[in-house]
Amino acid sequence: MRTVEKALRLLDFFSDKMPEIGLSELAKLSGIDKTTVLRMLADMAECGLVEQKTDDKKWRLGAGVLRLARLREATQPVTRVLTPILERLAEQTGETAHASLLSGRDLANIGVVEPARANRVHIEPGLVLPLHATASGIAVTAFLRPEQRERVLARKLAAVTGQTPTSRERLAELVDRVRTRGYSVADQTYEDEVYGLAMPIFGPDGFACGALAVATPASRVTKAHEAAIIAALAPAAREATLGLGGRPSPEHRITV
Amino acid sequence: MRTVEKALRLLDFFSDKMPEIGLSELAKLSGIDKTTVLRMLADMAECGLVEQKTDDKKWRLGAGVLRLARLREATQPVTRVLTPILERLAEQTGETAHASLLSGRDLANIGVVEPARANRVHIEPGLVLPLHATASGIAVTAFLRPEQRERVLARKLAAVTGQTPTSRERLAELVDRVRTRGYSVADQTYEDEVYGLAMPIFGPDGFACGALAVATPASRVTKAHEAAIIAALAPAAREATLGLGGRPSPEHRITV
DNA sequence: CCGTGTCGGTTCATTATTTACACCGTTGTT
DNA sequence: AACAACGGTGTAAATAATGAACCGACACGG
Repeated sequence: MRTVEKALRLLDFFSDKMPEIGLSELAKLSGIDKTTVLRMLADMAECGLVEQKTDDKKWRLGAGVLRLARLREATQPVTRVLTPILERLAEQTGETAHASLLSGRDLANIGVVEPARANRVHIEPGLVLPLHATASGIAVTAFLRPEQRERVLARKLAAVTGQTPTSRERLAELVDRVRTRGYSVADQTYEDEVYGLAMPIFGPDGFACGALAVATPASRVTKAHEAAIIAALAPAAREATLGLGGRPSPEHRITV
Repeated sequence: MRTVEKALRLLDFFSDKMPEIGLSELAKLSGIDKTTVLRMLADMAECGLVEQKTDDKKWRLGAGVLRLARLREATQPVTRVLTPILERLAEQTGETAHASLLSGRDLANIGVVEPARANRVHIEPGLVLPLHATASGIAVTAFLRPEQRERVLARKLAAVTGQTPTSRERLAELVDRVRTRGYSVADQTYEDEVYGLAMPIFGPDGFACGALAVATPASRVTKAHEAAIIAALAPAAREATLGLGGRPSPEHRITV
């Protein structure tokens, strides 16, 4: 279909686990012909988005992404604003805190701070979080513009774990609950044994543009621990919204 | 010509000075038809590379670039390695220090540290530096693989200032001088009143993959100041090379 | 030493995608 | 009220993307 999007989707195959990919490998992964993949990679390399190692000819993300990120940070310092908030959140809760922003049709993880304890949740940097399968995603969906929310509900929902909501009804139910409670709970919907709590970050238009989340091992969850996390999350999310120049939604009220 | 490259080139119109661009404006800037630009932006937005503001419909870089940058830093921590080196360099020389990496056909500025004095050179974050018109660029060109170097020399060279080398002969002369001296000098070749000194950073293959540079107001340049900067630059560049997992080139010797 | 598989990369005819023109509705200005 | 500029949409023509076959290089195994 659209060539540009197909090319850019290739970038999503690079991950923490697989930072370098060979031509044939990427062609197999994406299901696109080798020739096409090569042309796309060459084009993206020309612009610095990817680069090819000289020794084994494998491809990886290029220096251009660093430049673009710096450029965005220069006028929109989200990482700088979010990092101290995440650090405080991780310290207060003793759990892994992370932030993500709407990016295309999904959520892009753009900051993680892990607490100083042995048993903690690890979150891969630069992960893409599906809107329907994570606490952050559902928190964002709940406070999207109605027509956008509708579009998310209408998607076909892939099951990530056994707990992932896959029907429109189930997801709508979760979203509704978040709208009344003000925070989102994901019990092993994205990864087994991981329990997530999240709250939306609002943009200047009063709709969600991202989320702040705390992830804990499911075994450690108690009523009290959850309440403590929510209590820490609420001011942190508010601070994040204001720090990014957003406007809190009047519809967002936390009820425990 | 190639659609993907054309689309990605649109990203280069975003800068520190112009972080948000409207559709028609971008069409005018790029010389591409409105329809096409819109489709390309939509495709890139789908992947998170750009996003559209809801209020004035202008476009800007998206959260996806932050994700990609994080991903690259996770496996290749160049910013983390380079920042302390730049800070030391800026302090030692009292001048603006910056680092850039090969990115496509040009050099991408990925780190700047300005000294704590009033009269200093300001360098825009995320700037793209032409290989032929900057100290960094010529330093890199001088220690590229011979065939790549040849390709750079064969380009048509745009004049940025009155001092920019525009003929192949002039550029080759500058490059040769850098190969014997080990460092590069750019006297107002990119910006008036700015004097640049640079040294290459080497990749694992022993060829240049970037540069470390110090920029000073031309009015402040003296023999002694220049010597002091070179003396600070040499160990810094070596440290950068090693810190990034590179191998210093045996052909790189500094002669003052 | 010769098959065999895989790799990155190239060629070229076919096809489907991109493209540009005109047009629409809205907004803000004169 | 007329006008211009903006973001965005349809459609027909043309250009650019596509994928099968192919090439040389390399590694492995008999």
